[in-house]
Amino acid sequence: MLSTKYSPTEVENKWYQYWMDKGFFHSEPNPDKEPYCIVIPPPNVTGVLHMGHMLNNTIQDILVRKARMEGKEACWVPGTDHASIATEARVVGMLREKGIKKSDLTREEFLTYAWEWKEKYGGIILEQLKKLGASCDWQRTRFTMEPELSDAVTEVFIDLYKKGNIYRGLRMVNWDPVGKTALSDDEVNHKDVQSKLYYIKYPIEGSANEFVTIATVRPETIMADSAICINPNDERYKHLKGKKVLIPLINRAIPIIEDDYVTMDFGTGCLKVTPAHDMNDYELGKKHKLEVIDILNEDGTLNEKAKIYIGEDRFIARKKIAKELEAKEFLVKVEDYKSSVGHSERTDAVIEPRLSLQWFVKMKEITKPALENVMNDNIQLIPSKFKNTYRHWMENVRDWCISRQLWWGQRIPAWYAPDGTYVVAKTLEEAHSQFLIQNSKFKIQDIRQDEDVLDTWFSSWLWPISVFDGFKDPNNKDIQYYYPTNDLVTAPEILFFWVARMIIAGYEYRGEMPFKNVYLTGIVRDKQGRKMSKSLGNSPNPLDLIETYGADGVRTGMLFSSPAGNDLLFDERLCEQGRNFANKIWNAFRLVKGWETISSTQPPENKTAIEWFESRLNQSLEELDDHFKKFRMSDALMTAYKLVWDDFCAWYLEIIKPEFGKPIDTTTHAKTVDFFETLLKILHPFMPFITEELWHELGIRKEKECVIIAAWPKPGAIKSPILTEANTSFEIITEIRNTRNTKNISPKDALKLVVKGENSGVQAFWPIIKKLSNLSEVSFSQDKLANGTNFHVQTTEFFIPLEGKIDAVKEREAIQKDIEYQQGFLASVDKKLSNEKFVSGAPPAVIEIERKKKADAEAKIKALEEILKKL
RNA sequence: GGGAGCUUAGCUCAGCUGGUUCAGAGCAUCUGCCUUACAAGCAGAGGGUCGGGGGUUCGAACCCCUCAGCUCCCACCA
Repeated sequence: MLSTKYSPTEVENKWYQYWMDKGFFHSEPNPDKEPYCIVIPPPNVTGVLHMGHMLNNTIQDILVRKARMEGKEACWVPGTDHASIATEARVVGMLREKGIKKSDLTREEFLTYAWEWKEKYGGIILEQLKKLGASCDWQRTRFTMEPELSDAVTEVFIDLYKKGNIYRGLRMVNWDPVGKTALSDDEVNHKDVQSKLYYIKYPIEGSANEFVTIATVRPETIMADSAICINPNDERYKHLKGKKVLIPLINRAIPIIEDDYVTMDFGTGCLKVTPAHDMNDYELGKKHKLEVIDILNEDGTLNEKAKIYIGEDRFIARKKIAKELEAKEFLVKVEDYKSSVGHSERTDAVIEPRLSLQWFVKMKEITKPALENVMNDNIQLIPSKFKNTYRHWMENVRDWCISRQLWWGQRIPAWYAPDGTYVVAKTLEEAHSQFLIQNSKFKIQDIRQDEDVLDTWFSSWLWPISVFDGFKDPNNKDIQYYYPTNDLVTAPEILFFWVARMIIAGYEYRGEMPFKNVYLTGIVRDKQGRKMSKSLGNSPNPLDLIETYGADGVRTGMLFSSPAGNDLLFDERLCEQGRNFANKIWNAFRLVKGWETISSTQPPENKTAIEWFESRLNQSLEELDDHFKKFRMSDALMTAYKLVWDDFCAWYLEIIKPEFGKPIDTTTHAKTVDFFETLLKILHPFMPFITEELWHELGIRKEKECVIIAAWPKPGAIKSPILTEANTSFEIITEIRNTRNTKNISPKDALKLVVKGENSGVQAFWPIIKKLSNLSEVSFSQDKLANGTNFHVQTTEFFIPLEGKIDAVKEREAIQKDIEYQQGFLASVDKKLSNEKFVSGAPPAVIEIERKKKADAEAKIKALEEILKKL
C-alpha cells in the first residue's frame, strides 16, 4: 500500500542520477533541431547557494526543460566565475587564520594557495544546483579563469588596446582601502550616512585675528589642502582676494582662489580644496594648477605627508583632529549632516578617491550597437521597464576602470621597460620583440609585466562567447550553432556590470547580440521586505528547504509569487504550498493506480467528463503557452496548478470515480491515464522529480522513455459549448452543496431537484450533477413550489423540496433580503437606462446588455415574490 | 539633485485598446466534515469607496491634474 504522503528525497536522487547517466542534459549541435541555449550567470567560486540562485536557476531550468520537451536542442551551459576581489579576500582570510600574511608571500605562492582553495571549494555551488534539479549540461562546465577563457581575456584586451579602446591613465579612481584595489564606478554603492559637518577656522596669513571659516565632513584631510576657494561674485569675501591662509595645526600657507564652482549659499561659501582626496577638488586643482598632496596610504592610514597623526587610520585621525581643533579653538561648530558616501560593493569599505595610474576601457563608441538593439527590442528586456534604466546608463556611460591591484585574476598583458615605457602583448617574448621594433635596447629579463589583474567583469562580459571557445576558433561548430543564445535569466542588480557589457562584447566580437531575451528576476526578500543577507541571518538555507519540502516543492513555492521583475517576499509557507501540491498529485496518482478495470459500457457521465476535460485541457495549454511566451512563469504555474487541482482532481476524478471497490470501465480508465500523462508533461518543467517518478509508475516504459524528453503537448480544439455547459453545471452543484451546508442537510441524504422550465442548458451534464450532488431525482416543472428552497443559476430557477425540513421564518427573511438586493440592482440599471445621454451615447451592444440585466432582475424578483407568497 | 516605477481583499499579486469573463486569483481566515486518493485533505462561505481629492466622459481601477506614501536606479556639491 502506497503512503498517503509523498516522500521526495529518494525519488529526487534516483532520477537526477538517471538523467545524468542517460545523458539527457548533454547537448551537441544538431542541424536537424532548433537550438535553445541558456548560459548560466556564473556564480562566484567562493559562493554557496542562496535564495537568489534558487529563484534564478529554477526559472532557467523551467525554460530549458520546456524547450527540451518541445524538441529543441536544449543546452544550458553551467560554470563559475573567479570573482577576483571576493575570492582573494576569502583566501587572504583563510591564510590569516593559518597565521600567514599575504604580504609575506610571493605572487606565485599566493596563487598556489588560491588555486588550492578553488579546487576544494569551487565546485560546491554547482553540486548544490544539482539538488535543485538543474538540468545543466555538466560536460560543458566552464570557469572564467581556466586557460582558454583567460586567453580570450588577454586577446580581447590586446585587441581593444590596438583599436585604441583601452588606455592607461592617471585618474581619480575609487579606492578600496580594505581590498587595497581600485574599483569601477559600478562597484561603488552610495549610501546615505549620518555624518558631521565641521566648521573650521583658517587664520589669514599676516593678520592676527582674521579667519575664514570652511565647512567640511573630512577634517582629517585639511593637511592635504592646496587652496581655499571662494566664488568670485561673493561680496562677503571680496577683501580676501589674493591673500593666503594657514592650515590649522600644521600652519602651512595656501592661497585663496576664486571659482564659480563654489556654491555661495552652501556651508560658509568657502571651500577647502583637496585635490588628492576629492574628485571635484582634483578637477578644480587641475584648472588652477594646484599642488596634489596625497596624505593617505593605500590602506587608508595617514602617511608622512600628513605631518601629524602619521600611521593613524583616517577615521581615527578624523576624531583626534576634530578634538585637537576644538582644543585649539579652530572649531567653530559641528552640525549633523546627511551625506552620500561611497562603499565598496565587495568589502563594504568606505571608498577613498585616489589618484593613480589605471587601465580604462573607452566606452563611448563600443556601446552604440548595444544601446540601439535594446531600444528597438531586438534584445528584449523583461519586464520592459528596465529599458529606461538601461538607456540612461548607456547614454551616460563612463570609461571603465578595469585594472585591479590584486593577484587573483587575469594579469594585465602590459609589459614595462626599465625606462617606464610599455607595450601590450600576449607573452614576454612578443613584448620583447615589440620593444626591439621600437629600438629599445634592454634585455628581456629587465621587462616586467604589469602587476595588476583585470576586473572580473572583464572576463565575464565574454561569457556567452567564451564558453563556446568563440575566441579561440570563431567558426567552431558550437558557437555557430548556439550563438546567439536565447534567454538570459539574471538579477537586475547586475544589469550594467554584466548584462550590458555582454551585449557590448557580443556586438564587438560577433557582430551579434549574445541573447535574445533578458529575464530579470526580482530580489528575494524576507517577509518584512528586507533583502536576504548573511549579516541579517534572515535567509533560510536552500538545502534545508529542499530537505524539508522537496526540490519540487521549493521550486513551485518560489514561483508561486514571483512575476518577472517583482521582488519575491519569501515565506516558507510558499514551499509548504508547493509540497502540498506535490502531495496532491501523488494522491491523484494513488487513486488512478488503485483502480481495477472492466470492459463494460462506459457510463454517460464519464463520456461527458472526458469530452469536457479534453477541452479544458486544451484551453489551459493555450493559456500556458501564452504565459510562457510572455515569460509569465508564475501565471504559467498557476494555470497548471488549477488545471490539476481544480479541474482534474476536484471535478474530473470525482465524476469518473467508481463506487468504492467497484472497477472502472476500460475506456474511461485508458483516457484518464492519458490525461494524467499529459498533466505530468505540463508539470515537468516546474516539478521535474515527481513527474518523472509518476511517469514511470503510470505505465510500462521503454529504455530512455522519460518525461524529461517527452513531447510537450500541443493544444487541440476547444469546444466552448461544453465548457460553458460544464461551468453552469458546476454552479448548480455548488448551489446544491451550499443549500446542504446552510440547511444542515447531510451529503448522504439524497435530494430532489426541480428545474423550472425545460431548457436548463446543461442536458449532457444531468448525470454528472446527479452524481456529484447526490440527487435522487430531477424533474422539470412550471409549477410553483412550496416547502422548499430555491436558487438561480444564470436565468434558470431551481427548487429543492424540503418537506418541512426548513425554518419558514428564516427562509422568509432570506428571501426578503434577496428581493431587496435585486430591487436595488434593478434601480441602478433603470437609472442608467433612463439616462438620455447613456442611451444615445453608448454603443448598442452595451445598451442591450443593460436591457438584459433589467429583464433578468425583474424575472428573479417575480419568482422570489411568488415563493414568498407560497411560504 | 535627476530619472523610473508602485499604491486593487489580511498577505502576494492579475486586471490588454475606458463598457458582463470588472471588481479577480492564489494563500490566509471563518463554518461544517477524519465521506475508503489525499486532514499536506474535502465541501461551503465571508472579505475591497481599486492610496486621498479633483477633472474628462453617457460611463473610470484603467485617461488627465493634484496631494500623500513607498520602492528602485543614476548622480562628485564641500
